[in-house]
Amino acid sequence: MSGAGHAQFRYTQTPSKVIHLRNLPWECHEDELIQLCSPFGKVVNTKCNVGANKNQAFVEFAEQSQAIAMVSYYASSPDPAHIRGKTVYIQYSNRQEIVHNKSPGDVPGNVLLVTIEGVEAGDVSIEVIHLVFSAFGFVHKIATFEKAAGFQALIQFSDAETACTAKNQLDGRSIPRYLLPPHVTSCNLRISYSAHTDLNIKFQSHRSRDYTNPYLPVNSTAFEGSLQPGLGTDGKKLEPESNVLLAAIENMQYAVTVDTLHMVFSSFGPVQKIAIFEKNGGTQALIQYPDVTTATVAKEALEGHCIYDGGYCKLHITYSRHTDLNIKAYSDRSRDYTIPNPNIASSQLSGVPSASTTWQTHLVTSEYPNSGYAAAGPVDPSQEPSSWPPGASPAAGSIHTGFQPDLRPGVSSPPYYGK
DNA sequence: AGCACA
Repeated sequence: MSGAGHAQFRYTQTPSKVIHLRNLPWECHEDELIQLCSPFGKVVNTKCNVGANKNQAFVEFAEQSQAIAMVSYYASSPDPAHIRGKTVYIQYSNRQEIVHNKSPGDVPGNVLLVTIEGVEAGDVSIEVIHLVFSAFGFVHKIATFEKAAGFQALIQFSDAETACTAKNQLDGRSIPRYLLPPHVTSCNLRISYSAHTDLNIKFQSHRSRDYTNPYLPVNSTAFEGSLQPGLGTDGKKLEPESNVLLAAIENMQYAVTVDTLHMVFSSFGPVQKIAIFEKNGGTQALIQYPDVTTATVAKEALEGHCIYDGGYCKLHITYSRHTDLNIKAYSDRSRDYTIPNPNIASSQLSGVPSASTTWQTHLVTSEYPNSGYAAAGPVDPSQEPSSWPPGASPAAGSIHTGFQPDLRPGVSSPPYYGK
């Protein structure tokens, strides 16, 4: 009998909680498979459109007994299973579970591929990208490029966990509007994993950065005029780059202390020294970084932005001619963070009024609803200071935190100094 | 009508 042969075949099949279905109708949908199989048990996974003709599929049950029930039922049933009128043949799969082919972009890694939708390459600076992604951990390297998909960036983190956190928080969201040029209303981030593990950045430029190596040569020709005022070809006065920034604070409706400036400028790297002084009836400050690269990053990110929302305490930043500030005494107008001083540290802890330090997190929270984004920077102080040049500020734990809690005047303070 | 990797 021919039936005996079939029976023989069936009995030699190793049972599996996965069943193989064939002779399915064209582009059979998962719903149709579930409808067919769920009377026998709980379907936990499917894989459709399998095989050369895309007319096969796999269904995985929660329990092998459920698969056995289904195979047994149709083995002895006078009317076969059918979908859309086609007879469906069912047997155990020769595998014990369904494994989905992950597309490369779904395989986690420490490097993210970010597509910034709806912008020109010039609309989003690498500094802004750095600022946004630094909220989740130390960003090692960034490379940007333009592809058919649009403006893209590769962001390298220390590990896949950090990258995953950033991806989960930022995928599908938009960069805060105040970090974008006025004509850009929104720019959604599409984030997948890159197959890269270590980007090969050859020089610091307007399209690539290596934050682990501040001494990497700067490719001046790779900078465009708008990003490098010192190298502009428009005849503007040359302004040599420096590791010390001169910040003029305009419309200073609220007090700006060294603590305020330290918090704001520490987002880009360790701040070594700060000095505040009056000049020409306005307030200015000198902020010293260990290297020019960090200063450049800070300058590009902060220029023209306001410490407080509403246009208050607007920063106008240029390079100072100084390279090493001579800070004589600790005060509310000057600070040398390269000199460890426990007394100062404790007086900071108790002496900083809640309204003294700020960044614009209230804007961030409106752009990233429910994300916990502003507070999301899981800073691991043990992780990164070694990457920065020696002599980093004692407050190095606050570096590369990106956005920090907003302590606008009158807004109560999260325990930023509390550790 | 007969087992998923690229």
